[in-house]
Amino acid sequence: MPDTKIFDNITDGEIDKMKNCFKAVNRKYIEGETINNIENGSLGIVVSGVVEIIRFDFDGNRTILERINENGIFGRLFFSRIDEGDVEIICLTDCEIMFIDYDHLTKQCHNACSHHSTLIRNMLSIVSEKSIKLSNRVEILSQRTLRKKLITYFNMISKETGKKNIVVPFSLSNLSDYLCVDRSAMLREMKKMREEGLIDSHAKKVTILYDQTMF
Amino acid sequence: MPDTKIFDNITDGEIDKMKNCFKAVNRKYIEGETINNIENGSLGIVVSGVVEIIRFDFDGNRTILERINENGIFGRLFFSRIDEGDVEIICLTDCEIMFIDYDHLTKQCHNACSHHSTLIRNMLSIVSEKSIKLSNRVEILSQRTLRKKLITYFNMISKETGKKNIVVPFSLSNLSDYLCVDRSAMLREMKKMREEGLIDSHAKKVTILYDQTMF
DNA sequence: GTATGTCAGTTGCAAATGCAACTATTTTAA
DNA sequence: TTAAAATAGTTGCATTTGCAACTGACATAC
Repeated sequence: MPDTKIFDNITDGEIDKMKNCFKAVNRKYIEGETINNIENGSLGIVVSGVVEIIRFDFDGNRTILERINENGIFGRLFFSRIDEGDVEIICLTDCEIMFIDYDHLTKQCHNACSHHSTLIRNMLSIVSEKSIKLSNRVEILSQRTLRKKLITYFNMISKETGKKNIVVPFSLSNLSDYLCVDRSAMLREMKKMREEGLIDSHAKKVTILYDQTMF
Repeated sequence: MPDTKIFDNITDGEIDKMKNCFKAVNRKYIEGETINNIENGSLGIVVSGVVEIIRFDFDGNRTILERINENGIFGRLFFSRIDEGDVEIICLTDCEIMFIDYDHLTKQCHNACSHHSTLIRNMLSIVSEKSIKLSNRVEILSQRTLRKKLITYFNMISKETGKKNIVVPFSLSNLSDYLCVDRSAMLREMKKMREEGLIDSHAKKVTILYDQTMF
């Protein structure tokens, strides 16, 4: 399923009218900046760039809850526990984010913008894509062992690109934060897999040698 | 956010027309029955009852990927790995499921049903709710220790009901399949937590004694 | 009433994982 | 170009977790 953009099939003129209608605000951030002060009913749409939703636990663990690419969405709505533990939204690259009021977007528009229904349709598509990504995330985290987490993850990347030699889009240190495991334990497991001939790997470059139909 | 129904704010007469329009089919299942033969583009809506999406691993582990209540949705779209491992959709109670063709639902309707946009709006709401549930699931599974998985889960239930004495809606055996941990290890951890005075528990009845602001 | 099955609970032991503390290599910044 | 920081990689040891094999309670079916 290709990425849907929030304003697909809406003319520029209409876009301006609509942005005004549901109080859209665009903001730019630089690489490394943290996105703060998101209101409860506000929805962030990544116009350009990449952001990560990061949780820092009380005991020092860092967890990458989500990585959100262009056209992805985020908002307090989607991480109920923002108040517990410390959840941060960090820009991995320079970013442009559009914030819109979720209620305005979903509810019937007084001004009866003619393209409002197209917008809702696009939004449905974007949220559906988010659901699929979250389901994939659950699929990985539900694996019982470190090795199976790695294999499930490698398989997903491989499936996307159709290739058996993949480049992990995280540093290995960040990958462990994404898989929610200890970094050294993860590297140890990758070493074992190398020794057993299941994979070949140098840093972020991994080649799948095992039979993918087995997993 | 209250549960939205797919046909909220649409008149009965319209519903019949629309069901025909996007080829909706209702089917009934009895408790324990497995829902099979879901086409790729088909979306299941739980009209009544409760279903679970279960994965059986090659090494015998059972995982409850999702529990879907009334008005929830499921479909191949949402579990990319249905072909790998063995994913089953099981009715926990007698169920009525409406299957609809996802593309028909999202695309512009030739017949220009007047309420089609209301339907899309409802659908957006349903998918958003699913996303929130999946985010919560990630929140639980991303916890590094068994104890923190339990605490995160207990806190969520407690938050929903506003009470500190909760009744887990799973058998403890199924809870371990939901938290993706070993059953005996989970019971051992609950025992420890009881001994440390963090909780009180007898079977599925758990009382939270720890300070919830700590987690 | 007996058998069968599910659920809750327990425990010893083995295996997997986390933690800590390193070294080596590569990148980035001054 | 050198220093500092981030990344990759390794390993010993402690802890957590999984596995297996039990027991006892309760419910359901025969």
